[in-house]
Amino acid sequence: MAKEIKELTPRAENFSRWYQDLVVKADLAENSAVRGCMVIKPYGYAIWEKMQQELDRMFKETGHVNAYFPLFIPKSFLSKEADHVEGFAKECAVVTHYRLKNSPDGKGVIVDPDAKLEEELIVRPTSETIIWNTYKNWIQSYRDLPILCNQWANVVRWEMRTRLFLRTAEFLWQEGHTAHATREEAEAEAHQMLEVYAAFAENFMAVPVLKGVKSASERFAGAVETFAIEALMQDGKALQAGTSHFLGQNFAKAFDVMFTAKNGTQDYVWATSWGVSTRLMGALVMTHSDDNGLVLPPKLAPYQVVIVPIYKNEEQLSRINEKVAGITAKLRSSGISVKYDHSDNKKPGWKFAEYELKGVPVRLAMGGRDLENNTVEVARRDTLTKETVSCDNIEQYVGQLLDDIQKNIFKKAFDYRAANTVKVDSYDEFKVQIEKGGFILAHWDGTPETEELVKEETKATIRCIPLEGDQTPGKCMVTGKPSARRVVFARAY
RNA sequence: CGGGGUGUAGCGCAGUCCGGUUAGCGUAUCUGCUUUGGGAGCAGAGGGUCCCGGGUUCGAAUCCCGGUUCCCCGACCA
Repeated sequence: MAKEIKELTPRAENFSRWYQDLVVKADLAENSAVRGCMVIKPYGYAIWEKMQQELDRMFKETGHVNAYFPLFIPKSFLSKEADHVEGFAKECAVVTHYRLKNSPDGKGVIVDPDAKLEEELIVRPTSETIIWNTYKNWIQSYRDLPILCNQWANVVRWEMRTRLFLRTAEFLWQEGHTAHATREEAEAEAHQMLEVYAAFAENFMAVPVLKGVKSASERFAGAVETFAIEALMQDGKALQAGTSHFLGQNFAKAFDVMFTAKNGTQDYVWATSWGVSTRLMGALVMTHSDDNGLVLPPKLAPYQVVIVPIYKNEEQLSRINEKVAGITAKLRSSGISVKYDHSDNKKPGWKFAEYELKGVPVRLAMGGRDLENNTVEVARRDTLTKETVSCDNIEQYVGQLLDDIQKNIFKKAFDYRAANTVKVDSYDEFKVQIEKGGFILAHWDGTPETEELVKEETKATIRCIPLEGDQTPGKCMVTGKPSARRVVFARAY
């Protein structure tokens, strides 16, 4: 466990407690068939719930609705889109039987050979196929379009090597699946959702991201174009934090989904899909954590403020309780979430350290001195500084402080990324630079061969072709052939 | 599936080379007293299939044979 923690937060040494408050590897069986599943513990899940809540609101503001589709997908569905099956076939869990029976030798149970399924079921690795099989029945005319559905679900991908949060065998995510009458509308949808993801990452997670297009080799299986947001972690490696795909008419053709247009002609439906997963939790941890533990952005913290009483006896505690009740009420009425930890089985110092490990943005400490002076000690997690302020207007002070912390940790991450993004013009220079980590902006001739060569020799991949920024053409750093613009290279998770 | 490492208390580990008390340390847990403005101190207690199976030996965590787990690197990976 210690090793995994170090991987997630490379600068930290002693994180097992706080990390285990978020997630642990599932302890399922001696046999290795289930390796790579995770248990998200209550505190970790509370962070995920905050993320879900904000994302869901953003989806609804952009006109989407939630639905739910089956976990099991008939094997034949998966093979209907050629690229799609090729992309996922190697990591699918397959259900072959539907019943157990008592073992003849009296020990435990065995799979009943008589209960073999006529057609095997795949546990969804993603839901394009089962959803488009459903959409076929929902769409006849242009009046049925667009369909703008999202689903919150779990998916299974049987990865050869897993990593908590970043690549687990089973993970939680949302997947949006939309159907449109025109190419333009579908493309606009894919772009819009990329913007939603970028806004969520930057405004809520305080994680700066690059928006871009994926190269052909990194494209989603079955997509015409894949857009992604890419973030830079503290160890210099890149993390793909969310994707939005323009699927063209590929799935409509595979599942024969046609609609009648206004002018009476028949055409295939245009599609998009887009998703983010519990991988975002990994991004959050790896972007902001420091040697004292997790640092949470105030907008996603399960509680934004923790209050710790410091007392010598019961009488003093009850006076502090009374004072804190007033502060808590004021904070809550300003929309600030508060936890008052007056448990008497932990000492104040222990609590201070504990809530720093948990990343709570602001801590208030109230003791005898403060009772005398009508003050409270305010400590901020991002800078680890503290000061004593008056209890009057505490809600305004803390509200402002939470905003400052949100901005400050974004700025810190943004500055880190800026300091670790370089332009490189020669392949030799590239090979030196890639060892230092970070984003490298370099010219590329646009061919998969060059991309593959660079990956082979340096383990760096093209993270994206940015949608924004410098658009100046140049010459490929490897082949010298013309390049339309610089692309982003990095080593990635 | 190839290369390397590993398995001992809830967690983290030492001991293994060179066999020999009742298998130990840190932490966590429990009890008592004292403490409480940065992870408290002292005293005591509980907790073990030393990965599994076989072998050698008076005696095995330790040596031998076989199996196996997990981790790392590679292959794989919207």
